[in-house]
Amino acid sequence: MADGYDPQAIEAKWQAWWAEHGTYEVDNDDPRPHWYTLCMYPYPSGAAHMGHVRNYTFGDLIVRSRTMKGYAVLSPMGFDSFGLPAENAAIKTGRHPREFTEERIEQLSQSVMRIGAVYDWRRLVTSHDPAYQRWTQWIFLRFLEAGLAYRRNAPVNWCPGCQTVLANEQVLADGTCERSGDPVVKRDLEQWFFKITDYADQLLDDIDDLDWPERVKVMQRNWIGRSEGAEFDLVVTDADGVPAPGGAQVRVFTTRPDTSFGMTYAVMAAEHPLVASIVPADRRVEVDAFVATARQASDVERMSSEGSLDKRGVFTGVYVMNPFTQAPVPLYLADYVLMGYGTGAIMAVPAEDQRDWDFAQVHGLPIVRTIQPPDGWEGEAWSGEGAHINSGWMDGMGKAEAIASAIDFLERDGLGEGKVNFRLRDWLVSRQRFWGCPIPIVYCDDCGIVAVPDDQLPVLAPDDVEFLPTGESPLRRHPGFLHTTCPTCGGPATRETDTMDTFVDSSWYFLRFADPWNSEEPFSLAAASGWLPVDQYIGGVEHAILHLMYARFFTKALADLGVAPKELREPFARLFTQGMIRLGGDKMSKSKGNLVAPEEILDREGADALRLAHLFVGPPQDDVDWEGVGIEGCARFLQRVWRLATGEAGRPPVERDVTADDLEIARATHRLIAKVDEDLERWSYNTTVAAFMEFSNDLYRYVQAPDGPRAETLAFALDTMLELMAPMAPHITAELWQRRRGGHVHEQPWPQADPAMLLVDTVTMVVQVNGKVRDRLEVPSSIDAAEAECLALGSEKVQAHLGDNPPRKVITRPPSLVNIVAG
RNA sequence: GCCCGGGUGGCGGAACUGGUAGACGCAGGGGGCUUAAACCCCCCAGCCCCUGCGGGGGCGUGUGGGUUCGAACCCCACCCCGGGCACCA
Repeated sequence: MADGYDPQAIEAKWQAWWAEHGTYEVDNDDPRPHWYTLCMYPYPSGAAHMGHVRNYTFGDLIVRSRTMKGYAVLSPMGFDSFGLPAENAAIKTGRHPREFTEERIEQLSQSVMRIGAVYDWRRLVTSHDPAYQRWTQWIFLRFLEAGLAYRRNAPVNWCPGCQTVLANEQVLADGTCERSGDPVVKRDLEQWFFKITDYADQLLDDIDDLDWPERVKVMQRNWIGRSEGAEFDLVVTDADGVPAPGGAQVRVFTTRPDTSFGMTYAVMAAEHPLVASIVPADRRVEVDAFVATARQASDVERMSSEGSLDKRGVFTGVYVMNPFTQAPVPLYLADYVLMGYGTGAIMAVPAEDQRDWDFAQVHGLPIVRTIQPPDGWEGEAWSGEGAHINSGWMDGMGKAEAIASAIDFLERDGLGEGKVNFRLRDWLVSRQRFWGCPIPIVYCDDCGIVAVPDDQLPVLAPDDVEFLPTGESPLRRHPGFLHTTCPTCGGPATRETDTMDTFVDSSWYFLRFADPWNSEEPFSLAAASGWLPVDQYIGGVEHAILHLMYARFFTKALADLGVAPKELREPFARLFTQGMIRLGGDKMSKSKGNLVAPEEILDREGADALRLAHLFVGPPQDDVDWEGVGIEGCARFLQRVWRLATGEAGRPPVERDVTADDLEIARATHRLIAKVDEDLERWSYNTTVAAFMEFSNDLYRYVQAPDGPRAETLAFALDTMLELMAPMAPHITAELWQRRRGGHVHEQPWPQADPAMLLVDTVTMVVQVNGKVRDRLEVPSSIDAAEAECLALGSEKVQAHLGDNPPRKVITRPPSLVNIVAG
């Protein structure tokens, strides 16, 4: 008697075999067509959780199936190993973050191997590896040379909880820190920025050609937030329109220059630099008071009033000339105008902008419609289409024509010009943290900002530092690190003590994977050209904006700098974003304490069953609730496969000529090949697993039939099923293949369906009367319309339903359907 | 508020381009195996009604309309759930 299915034994055996034989190691000069599959490299958080399992199950399936289809598949693994949790742990325990991190890398590596996912481990990349830091810093210096990295004093988002600066992206809509939940405050600091805005247009335009989920593309477009309009100067005047001494002007941005005749006031942000110089003495006290409140108001307060904004503001005491009407209008400060967008000042057109309308109501300002609202419009501001009124020469024009005409006017008179604005801001990369890649810069009293020379890279953080919850990086308190000599003049200098945002590390790791051994450059052009762009990138939808945007920016910038291949405009040709794991409706997470540990299932049902369960539970892009996961059903299914393939189920195979039943099994086998091929291509893994289950159910009936199975037919069916299942359930299929055939199932060529075997002789034809199914007839699949109609009308059930009503019309769709329309 | 998704049995889901709604699995029911239980094997199974027990009929994909010979699928309005953005001029 054959021994039973023992997942623990065979999974350990095959995982060891793949590791020892370097089965999924691939060289850059591999002659097979190249294919690069990548799962977003994980933050090393310890043993894998269900989200990891799901991610790597999808990735591994692609690696293995692409390999069987004849590709050289690059499947690397790495770790996003810098970051706050390790440093916070260090502050708590005093353990060095490296020790903490490397322990967790080991744990996560082990659990990834335990689910049977295979990688070219030789190419391992970790962010904190000095070799990797060296090239991250090298890239920073190239950006600096190219003007893509710059330093400026800027109001930054400061999180009191994390004691560090946050990027705009890390501040939630309610003004709190995405990590600690503390309210974020504004502080002025010297910070390093990357000039991602230089690429705003390209980042926007190139989205169109990406094979990415539409929702991710939409999110990226919205984040970039391109808007077209005009920018122009307003001359500061007194109430009578007499220009102020000094000739001050306020520049405003608008997307609706066509409505300028309706500008009845203008607004500047409280932080606007002109506030200091243009406000007359008699308005100073009130204006200063307003500015003080506005500055102190944290984002939390500003956001807290939500829909019903109170439109706080103050009159500056001066006016600006509306160049369209040649009339002075009052200039206000208001907190609904942001210094960070456009010019920090707007022309206000209350009739066509609801926010301006609200403000005008509160402050008793006039409202002049310049667009005729549609008949019956009873709302307030009308921002839609309509003919222009009260607009001088633009009267009667439509929106597009009037915009062009208004810009024309501004440009002709030298007042302003057409202008495109973006919501996207430059990327603040400085972090006051220890556990990150140091910024390779030295400050010299004589030479100023000096780049650390390439041959002195990497700048590494010292190990002997104290981890304290202060506002400063431990690097700043380490004299040996802080004090250095200027590389240019040799005089005394201090190092930059900030480190880079960890998103910098993750913005180019996928390039390093192509050439991780390179010690002369981050990666060679040839290696990058050979593998990039990533053919299939897989990860969580939570990275839809930041990581993907930054990685796209890096790729474009590196290509333009000649570091990456010139033609490499995008890093990830195809992107797949998987759904989240929930438990009973809640997001599954450590903080909620509702984790289902993969280990328990690996110990009990095994990795193949767990992988299959993840694939079977539903569409990969959807969120899954672990309560709906049928691990038992998948384990049971694998048991059945085991018994079928080892001959434990049913009667022994016999030699005989092909019977009708044998032929049907052979056809079902070919249909399975076609179905699996199609489903894998469209990421429909749940239906693929269903097809395997259905097929094994057919085989079970087949081997139990009184005549027994035909040996050749059964062998073909089983071997084919093992080959097709090999990417999804790699261990059991490897073991069964070795027992049945010897050798390795994952080295077999991918099965091909015989088109002739996909044809069927007869099909079930549905007969409807008035659209309701009344009969089902077995008909030859070659039946024509006339025969189908004839058969359908001959059906007794149809006759019964027709009664005395003669058919008025017959719709035929041979061979599947006939619909009889009766009176 | 704006922009995306989505709503199908007790549950997860299937139905690919408008053509048999509910594949496959979980949970459930019946039978077999067993001294017994578990495992395993076979069968049933959307809801409601009728039945002479062969079967027959009606209803049914969030709600209400529409287009069509025919709608889970297309159109309009609405309700609910999830996600993104949010005083961006």
